[in-house]
Amino acid sequence: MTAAALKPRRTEMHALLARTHLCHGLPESRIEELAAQAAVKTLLKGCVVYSHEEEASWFYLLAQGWVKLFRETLDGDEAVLDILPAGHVFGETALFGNGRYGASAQAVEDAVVLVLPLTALRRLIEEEPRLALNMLDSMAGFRRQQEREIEHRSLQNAPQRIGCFLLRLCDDGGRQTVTLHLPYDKTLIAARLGMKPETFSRALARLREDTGIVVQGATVHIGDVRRLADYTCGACSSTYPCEDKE
Amino acid sequence: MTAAALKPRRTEMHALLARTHLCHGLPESRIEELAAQAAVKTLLKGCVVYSHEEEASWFYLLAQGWVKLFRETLDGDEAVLDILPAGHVFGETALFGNGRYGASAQAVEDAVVLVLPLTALRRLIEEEPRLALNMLDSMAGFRRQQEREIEHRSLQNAPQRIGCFLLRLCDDGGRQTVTLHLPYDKTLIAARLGMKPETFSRALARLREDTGIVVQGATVHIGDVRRLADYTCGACSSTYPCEDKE
DNA sequence: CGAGGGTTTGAAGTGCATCAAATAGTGTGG
DNA sequence: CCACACTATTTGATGCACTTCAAACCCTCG
Repeated sequence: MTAAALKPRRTEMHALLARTHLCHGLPESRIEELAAQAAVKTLLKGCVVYSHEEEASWFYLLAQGWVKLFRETLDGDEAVLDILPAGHVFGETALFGNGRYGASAQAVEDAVVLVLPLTALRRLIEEEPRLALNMLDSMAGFRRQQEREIEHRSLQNAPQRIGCFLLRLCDDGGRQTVTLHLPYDKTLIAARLGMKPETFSRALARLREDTGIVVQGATVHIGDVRRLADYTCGACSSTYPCEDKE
Repeated sequence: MTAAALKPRRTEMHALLARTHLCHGLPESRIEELAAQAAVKTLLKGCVVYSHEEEASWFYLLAQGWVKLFRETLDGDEAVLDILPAGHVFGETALFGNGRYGASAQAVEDAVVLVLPLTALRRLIEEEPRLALNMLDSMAGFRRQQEREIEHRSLQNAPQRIGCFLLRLCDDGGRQTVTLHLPYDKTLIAARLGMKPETFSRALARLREDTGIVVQGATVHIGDVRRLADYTCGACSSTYPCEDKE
């Protein structure tokens, strides 16, 4: 499934690492040290990076593409926990607890990742207090995001969940009007929001009627962001613009 | 709402702190240091410890009783994130991110807490690497638990969620037969599981029929743990006995 | 052009919520 | 120890939201 590793280019990897929250404020030499142990891997669409409960040895930095985090039940259902954009570090949580991955990770389209040994991370945490703080900070961020996630799945209905998803996509200025592209399949968005594709389709139609947004394939034009926010955020504890996501 | 602070007894507080995961492996002197800054507070049932988005100055160790973590929407709905038993530390996550609490906390019955300054925790984290590691460890545990929570709310139906809740209550030996007491109100359990009291009642009745458990008020007798697990855990990614909760 | 996946639409079913009312349980004051 | 007030829990009837199953449509790509 996994394509051959490309010849790593040290400076590129260094640059990627330096941009992560994890490495923020770390001495160059430390980042260099990590980069030296990194391998670049190209993942084809559908490729499973690791599986839930698998013994963990590596963690990853997503350089390109999208990766889905999910869990599968015995019955064969699947719960999508999150879909990560480029720049995200994942799998690092396995360093704690029982040393196994807490979910499965799969490329939802062709992707490029940096593969890094967890042992290197462990050493760095112990030697570089700054890194431990960074990690605490990002873990806290994850925790907040998950709290939001639980709230959303409990209290928002399908059209609101979609609206919320759209609003998070236009998180830039305070513009009245935004045109954006859905980042991936509608089917995948549906899964990300915990609903079936059919429900997504109908809920989006509903949202169109109720908030005046215009949908053309993967292009969404929001004429009145405020109106969408009013419709959406009533069932949520935070109002638009919501706190920045991790 | 809050009852008067009791005269703090240093040794008791020390003992409570020492038992937490947070302080595990910490030098006695450090624990002593924390204990010196702690205050004991009695909370009456219903008392709000802190509110979501409130500027955070304190974190807490629950010595007695139960505390509910929740978020409220503009519409007045509430999502219960968790209900903490005695021994738990809470509010400490506010040390990271924007310095505000990520949820509201409320005593669901009369409770006793240790109140501790977040500044003390911050200093300790910076000076005592072991504490940073403990915190990372417990944060990672929370993250896992929340992942499970998201999965449960997405994939389990009402009777299964209740079954899962019961199974987590009898997590001791591998006994065939268990009799247990519900730790708090059925209404509260319902909220904790993301359902209405009426639904809880009906779902419990359903569970009784389907798995042969016997319910007498707050007493639940599980004749065949295996049978309950079979019924419940099909819609979950982990089978009984599930991983220990944080 | 045709195959195949993504998306939409329709019809019917299921599960949980809601509203309303009955019942059980608990603590209080007499 | 009883009656009352109040809350927790159960039960019934009904509605809405999401799912399921099925089929049509649409779009892209070989």
